[in-house]
Amino acid sequence: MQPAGGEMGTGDKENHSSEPCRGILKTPLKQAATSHLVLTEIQPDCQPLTTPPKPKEILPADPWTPTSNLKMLISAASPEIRSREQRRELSNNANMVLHMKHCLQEHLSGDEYEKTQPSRKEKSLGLLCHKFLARYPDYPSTAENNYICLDEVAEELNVERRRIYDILNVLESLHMVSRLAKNRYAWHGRHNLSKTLQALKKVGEENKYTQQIQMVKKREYEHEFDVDGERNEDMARSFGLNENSEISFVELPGMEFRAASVNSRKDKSLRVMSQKFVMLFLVSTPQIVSLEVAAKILIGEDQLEDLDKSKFKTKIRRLYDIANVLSSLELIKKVHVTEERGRKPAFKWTGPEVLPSVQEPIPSKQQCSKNLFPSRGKQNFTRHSSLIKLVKSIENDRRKIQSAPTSPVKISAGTHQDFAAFPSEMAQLPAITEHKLEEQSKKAEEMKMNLSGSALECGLSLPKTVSEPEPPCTAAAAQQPALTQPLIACLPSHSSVSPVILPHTPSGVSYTIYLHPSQAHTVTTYSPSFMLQPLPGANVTGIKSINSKVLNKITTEEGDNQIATDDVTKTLTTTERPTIKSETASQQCLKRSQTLQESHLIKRYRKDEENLGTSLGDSTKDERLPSNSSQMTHEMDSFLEERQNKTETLDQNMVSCYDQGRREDIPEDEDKIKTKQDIPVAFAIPAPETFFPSGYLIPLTQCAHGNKAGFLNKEKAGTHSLQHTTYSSPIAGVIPVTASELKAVNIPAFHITPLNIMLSPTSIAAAPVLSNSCLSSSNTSSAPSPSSSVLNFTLQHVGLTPAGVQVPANPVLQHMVVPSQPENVSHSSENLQEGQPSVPKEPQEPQTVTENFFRTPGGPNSVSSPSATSDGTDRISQGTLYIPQRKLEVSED
DNA sequence: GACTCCCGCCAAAGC
DNA sequence: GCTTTGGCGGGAGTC
Repeated sequence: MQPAGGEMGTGDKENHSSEPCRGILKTPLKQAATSHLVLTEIQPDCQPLTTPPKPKEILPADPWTPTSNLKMLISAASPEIRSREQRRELSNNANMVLHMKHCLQEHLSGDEYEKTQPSRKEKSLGLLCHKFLARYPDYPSTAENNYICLDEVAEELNVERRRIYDILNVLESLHMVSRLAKNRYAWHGRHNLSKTLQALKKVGEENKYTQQIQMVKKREYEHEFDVDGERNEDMARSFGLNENSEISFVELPGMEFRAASVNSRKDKSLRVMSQKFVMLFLVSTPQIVSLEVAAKILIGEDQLEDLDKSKFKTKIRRLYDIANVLSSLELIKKVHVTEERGRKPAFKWTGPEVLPSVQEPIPSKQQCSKNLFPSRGKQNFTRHSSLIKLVKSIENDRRKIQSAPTSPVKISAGTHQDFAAFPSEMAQLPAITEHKLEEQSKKAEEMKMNLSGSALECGLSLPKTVSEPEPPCTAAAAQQPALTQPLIACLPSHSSVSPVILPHTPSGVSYTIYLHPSQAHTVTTYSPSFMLQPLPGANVTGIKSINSKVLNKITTEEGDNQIATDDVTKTLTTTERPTIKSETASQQCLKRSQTLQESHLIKRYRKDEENLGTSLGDSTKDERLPSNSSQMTHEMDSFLEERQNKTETLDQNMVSCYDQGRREDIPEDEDKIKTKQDIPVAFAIPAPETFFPSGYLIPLTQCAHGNKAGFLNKEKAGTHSLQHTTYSSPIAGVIPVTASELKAVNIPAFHITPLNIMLSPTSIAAAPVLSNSCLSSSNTSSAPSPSSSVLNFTLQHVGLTPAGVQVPANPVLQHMVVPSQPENVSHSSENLQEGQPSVPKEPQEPQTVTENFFRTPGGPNSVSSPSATSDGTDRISQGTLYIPQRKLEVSED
């Protein structure tokens, strides 16, 4: 047991393998010898030892007193009471245990004592974590003293400090605790958990974890993944694992790590591993991750040369450690996945469903970057050079912000030592931008007043954004990107192209109208494989890096999954690189085109403005949209007529496309699962010479949390005054349109299925004629706006929406289309599921889960989103991967 | 024999 | 130079 070299260790370290009291700490030993006695005095109810119960019988959460029922009732009535009770009981219990143990040591010896020791299982990290968690309330009040003294905890729980570190590291990864100082942590409970999970999910999506999982599984399935083979290296390289190694610890505002030590070894730290592990769950569907896959992915992210068995085993060990803690938190549950190759340990996510949030923005990439380049402390770790540029850019913007009149004084490093709740400079950014927004808001109000009689009549309203917090596309916004997806529009003050943020469907999937003028020029023939890039709003990786060429490849090379994937991943992983570098010719072309459009837009806007006799701020100017609704309506009408035939062809092509990509081994139930799920499609109608900010719709995430998109915007802001980057989103759906279709009209984004073309309520805002209605979204009005009526009429007229389906002009207020045929309307996974009783609910254990990690959707009769879950679009977006279908039997232990 | 994961060595970082 | 932190892997316990 004792390692050969561990005879003495570091002298003062654990050397108790032969001692009876091996659990007693070394460092606090001097206290340990007396502390329990002292505590015993404090706890008079700690009875002298008569019949010492086994420690295993004293579970903190279990009532063991005659009044336990009463206590339970009381605690059920009040979580606070429960927490206090738990802590008190635990404390008493721990003290009792200490005391008993001490007595045992005195009275027993050798084997006798060993027999009284808890079994290995009873000393598990999971159980220890349970005890630990029982000490603290899930939702501590700030008034409470929520400090954790490491020594005390270790002592009271009768474990080595080392084990406490394991727990704390995992809890830290979830921001349930934060380190304050040496030996001192702060307990935050689950207050930050949802935010953290959202952030993790976002980062996981950004880093294409889903794809990595698919790739690993695919390789596994093909028996091509041998632990130490060259293929692994190739594989890892092929999907950019190395690039993704730059994923660092995901922080929350105000929760940044204070100690440099935290950053020093973080690349392999349990924290980061834990976060990555959680990410895997959050991006997976089903949310079951096998240890093997997780380990391989995590190894892949470290160093390719580490892909050996020992590393693998070590990783597995660590994953067990993490999993034990996560299990104690009831975030995951151990299961076994049985497939052809045998029964494999896996874990199933049992934590809260993590949906894209509409709450405050949570920085992701910036937070990571910040962590990579802490403002203080040693930076004795190296990172990819591309990140250096990226972070420099961030720092530049940060400086700009801080030098702004409204910028807060930079917090000194010392202040960062304070309690985690103290706002960091990052955390203050919302306040900065909020201030700016207030000004914009006033202007917007003013403008709205002025426009109320005309613009609204024309179906125009101002983007909702104006009155909302932080448009992340500003420089400040880029500093404070949101992982969440607030219902705000991105209003880059520098851009006349309003990147309208669409409200999200409950599934959290937002869509981008993907307008790529360069593509419009170059893609003159319809390519079915080019048509669909489902756009999970959360997934913003590669926004700035992927180009049309890659997009094309992604979708056209379905026949060659590997190649396509390689390209995708390689490209996607370049998102860490500076934007400018990753700009493609097509993007530059787009920029020019866009600038031209914007120029037109501004001119046109100013003309309108003059007519209206209003004076608007720059920022709001740019948000304006043409008010010539009649012209637009006409144009739209004609366009839609023209488009109708096209759409029919499109549907057929889509079916064909998916059928092409489909392979054998698809389970019978697949169609059940997949049917009636609409494929979210961002529908792009290039309008090269229009005055409209055509379809540059940025999914909220891209804009709001300002990941790559935010950076890109920010970066481009310096050189390009009028633009944004949505067009370059790799996940934006693209339906190429020929030049003949280049109308001065925008078409809203659609959800398109082979059988139905669904008009996403969220995408209605994509239509410029409607997008301004966002502005008034705060003023709830259920009456359909004129634009809505026009659109509904038009769409129904051309058969794009079923009769009776009302498309709200204000997507924020009217999330849902009111369908007369609910099954045809794709809003969210939940709704889909509701409308699909045939979709099997998660079966009881043991369960058989179709491992539909990714499959080319659709079958002979079904071409639809493969997912009934919120991340279903993810899988579509990763549609270049094809995993042969397998049946997995998932059994929970 | 495989799986699980405790245990503690020992090095890095902090003080 | 001591202490704290935590990566790491041996190997014990369990299935």
